[in-house]
Amino acid sequence: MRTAAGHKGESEIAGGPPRNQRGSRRSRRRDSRHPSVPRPDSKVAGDRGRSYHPGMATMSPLEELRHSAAHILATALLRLYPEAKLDIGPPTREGFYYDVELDHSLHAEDLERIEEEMRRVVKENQKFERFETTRAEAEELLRSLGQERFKLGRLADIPDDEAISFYRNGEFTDLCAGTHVPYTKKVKAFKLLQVAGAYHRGDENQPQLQRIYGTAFPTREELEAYLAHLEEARQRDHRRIGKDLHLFQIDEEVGQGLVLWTPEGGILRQELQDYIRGRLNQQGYAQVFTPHIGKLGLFRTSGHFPFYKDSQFPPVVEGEELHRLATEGCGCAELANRLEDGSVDGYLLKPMNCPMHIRLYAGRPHSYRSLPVRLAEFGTVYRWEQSGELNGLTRVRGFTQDDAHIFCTPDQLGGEIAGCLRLTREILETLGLDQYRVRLGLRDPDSDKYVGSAENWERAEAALTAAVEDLGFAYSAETGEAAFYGPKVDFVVEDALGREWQLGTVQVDYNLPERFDLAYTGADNQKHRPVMIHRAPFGSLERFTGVLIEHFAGNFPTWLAPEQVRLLPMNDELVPFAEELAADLRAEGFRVGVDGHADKLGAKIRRAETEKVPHMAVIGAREREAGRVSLRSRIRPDAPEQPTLEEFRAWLRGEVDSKRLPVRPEAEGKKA
RNA sequence: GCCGGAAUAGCUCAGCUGGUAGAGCAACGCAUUCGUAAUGCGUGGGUCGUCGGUUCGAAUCCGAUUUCCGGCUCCA
Repeated sequence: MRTAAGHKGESEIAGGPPRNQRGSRRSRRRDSRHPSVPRPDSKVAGDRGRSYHPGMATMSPLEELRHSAAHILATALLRLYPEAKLDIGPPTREGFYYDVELDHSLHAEDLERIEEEMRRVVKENQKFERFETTRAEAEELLRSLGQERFKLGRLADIPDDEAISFYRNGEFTDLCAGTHVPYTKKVKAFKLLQVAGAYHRGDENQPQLQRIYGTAFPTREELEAYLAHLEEARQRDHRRIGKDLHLFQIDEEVGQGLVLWTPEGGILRQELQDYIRGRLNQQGYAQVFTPHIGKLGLFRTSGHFPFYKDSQFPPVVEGEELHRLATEGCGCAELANRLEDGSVDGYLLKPMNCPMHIRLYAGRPHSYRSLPVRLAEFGTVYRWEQSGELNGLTRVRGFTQDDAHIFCTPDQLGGEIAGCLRLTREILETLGLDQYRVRLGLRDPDSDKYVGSAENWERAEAALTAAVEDLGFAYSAETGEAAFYGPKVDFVVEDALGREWQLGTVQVDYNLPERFDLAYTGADNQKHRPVMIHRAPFGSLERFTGVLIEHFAGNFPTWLAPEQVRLLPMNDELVPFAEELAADLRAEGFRVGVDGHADKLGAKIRRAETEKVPHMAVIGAREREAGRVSLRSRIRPDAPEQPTLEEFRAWLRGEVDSKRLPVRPEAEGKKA
C-alpha cells in the first residue's frame, strides 16, 4: 500500500501481515502514473479474471478508437513479425497497449517501422467485423492462427454464459469482446510511444512479455495536445526541477534512494516542518525524538521482524558478537537463521517509528485523566525498496515521516480522529492541494486477516466514518482497504497535472497496544487498553516535497521559496547599496539575494525568472533617491509597483505570514 | 527484483561505419554601467560512469558492473 507518503506501507505505519493487494495495486497504478506513459486503466485493462473482456456495452467511443488502434498495431506487428504471440491489447486511460511475446526485443526504430505499417493498415481501410463462435470453434481458430500460446488461456477465462466473439480486420483475426470502430480509417491520429516489459497476467512468475504502448485520439490536434501535455509534464518533473533549482541530490556514492537535502531544499523542508510543528504544538502534541536504530527484539514484538525482513535493511550485529560467530565458523546463512530465531541479537534501522513511541508511552504509568497522549516526531525510517521502484523523492529508502501516535481511550477516539483529519485538510488546503479525495478503508467482513474484536472494529469504523462525515468530506468507502489492525482514512492528492498521490493517512490501531501490552488506569481503577492512532498528514517530507515541487512547478509561495526576493541593482555602483538593503531585510528574517553580475537589467530579470525567484526588486538611482523599490513579482500580479521600503517590508511580511498561494505566472516559458 | 533503454564539461546535448573530444548555457577574466526575460570579447573546464576484452589504435566494437530513465512486479 502506498498511502502515507506512499513509501511502502507508510499507511500501515504499524506494520503487520500482508493485506489484500487488490485495491492497492489499483491505486498504485494511478499513483505512479507518469503522463508520458499510459498505464492500463484497471477498469478496462485489468489483468484479473475476465476484465479484459469489457463487453460491448461498456466501451466509450474513445476506448473503442484506442482498442481499434491496438488491433491495428497487432495487424501491423504480425506482418513484420509473424511469429509474435499475442496476449491482450486493451485501451487504457491515456491510450492503449498490446502485450506480445517475441524473441526479438523491440526498439524505438522497430516502433517506427510498426507505426509505418499501421498507417498502411489504416490506409487499406479494413473493415472491423465481429463474429461469434462456439468454444470448440474458437479453440480451433486460435490454433490455426498460431495464437494458442496466450489466447487459449484468455478464452478459458470467458465464462460459459458469455458469447465468444472474434473481430476480424483484413487478414487479422483476434479473440475479442469488442467493440471497434467500423473501419480502420477511423483511426487517424495515433502514435506508438514506447515498449516496456510486462508480466503475463501481471504475475511475476509468468513469462514477461513486451508491452507496446501507444495512444490514439479522434483528431490530430488532440494527439498533438496530448504530446505537448507530456512535454509539460516532463518539464514539471520534480527530479528535473530539483536539479535545476538545486533542491536535493541523490548521490551514487551515498546510496540509492537516499536523499541529500541541499541548502535550498533544506529551506523548503525546514519551513514545512516549522509550519506543521507549530500546528501540532497548538493541538496538544508533544515533540519527541527517537533514534534511527533499535534492537531487533523491539521489532519482533511489533511484528516487523523477521516477517518483513525483505523490505528492511539487514540487521546490524554487534562487532564482538560477529567476531565470536566468525571464529565459530558461522556462515551467512546460519547467521541469518540465528537472527531470525532470536539466538543472535542485533539492531535494526527502524522501518517505522511506532515501536519507539510505544516504548515512550510505556515508560510511565497513565491514567484516563492523562489521555490522550500525543507523541509527534519527524521520524526518519528506512525501508528496503526494490531498486526498480526507486523514484526521485517519491519513492526512496530513507525518509522522514511527519509522524505522530495518539494513545487514547476508546471514548476519545472519535474526537482525536476528527482532529487528525482536520489538520490534514488544513495542511493540504494551505498548500493549495485542494483536489484531493478521501478514501475510507474498511475491513472486508469475509476475510480473516484482521486482528481485534468485531466490537472494536465496529466502533473504530463508526468513529472514522462519523468523523469523515461530520467534517463534510466527500469520501469513498472501500471495503477491504483497511489495515490489518484497523480502518483508515487516506488522503489521495491530485497534482496540477491530474496525477494522484497518496499522502496523508489516519489509521486506527488496536493491534500494537495489545502486542506491547499497553495500559492505562480507568476511572474504575482497572487496567484498560488504550487505542492508538497513527497519523501523518504529509506522509513523508520527501514524497510530499516531491509532490509539492510538481504542484507548484517550482514556483513556490513566498513562505516556502528558498530565495524570496532578489534585488537587482541597475549597475555596479548600486551593488553596495543593494547589499545593505539586503542585509536589513535578512535581519528581519527574509531570504534575500542580490544579483551583482555586470549585466543589464534584462539579463538579471531573466536570470531571476529562470531561477523562479518569486519577487524581484529593481534598485536604480531613482529608487535610491525616492527610498522605493520597483517591484516585479512572478507570483503576485497585484503586487505594489513602486512601494516605499517600509511598504515593501510590510507587504513582504504579509506575503510570508499569510502563506498566500502563488498566482500562476502565465509567462512561464516566455524565454526563447 | 524482471524486461528494455541510457550514461560525453556544472546543465542541455552533438560526436556517421574505430584514428587520442565539440557546441550552447553556466563559471571565470576584461571591456561595457545599461530601466523590466539574454551586452561584447576572451579564458579555463572532460582519464567520454567503472573494470576488463578485441584492435597498431576505443567515447565509438564486445563482456561485466554501477547508477539513472520507462514500464512490470513489489510495497508491513
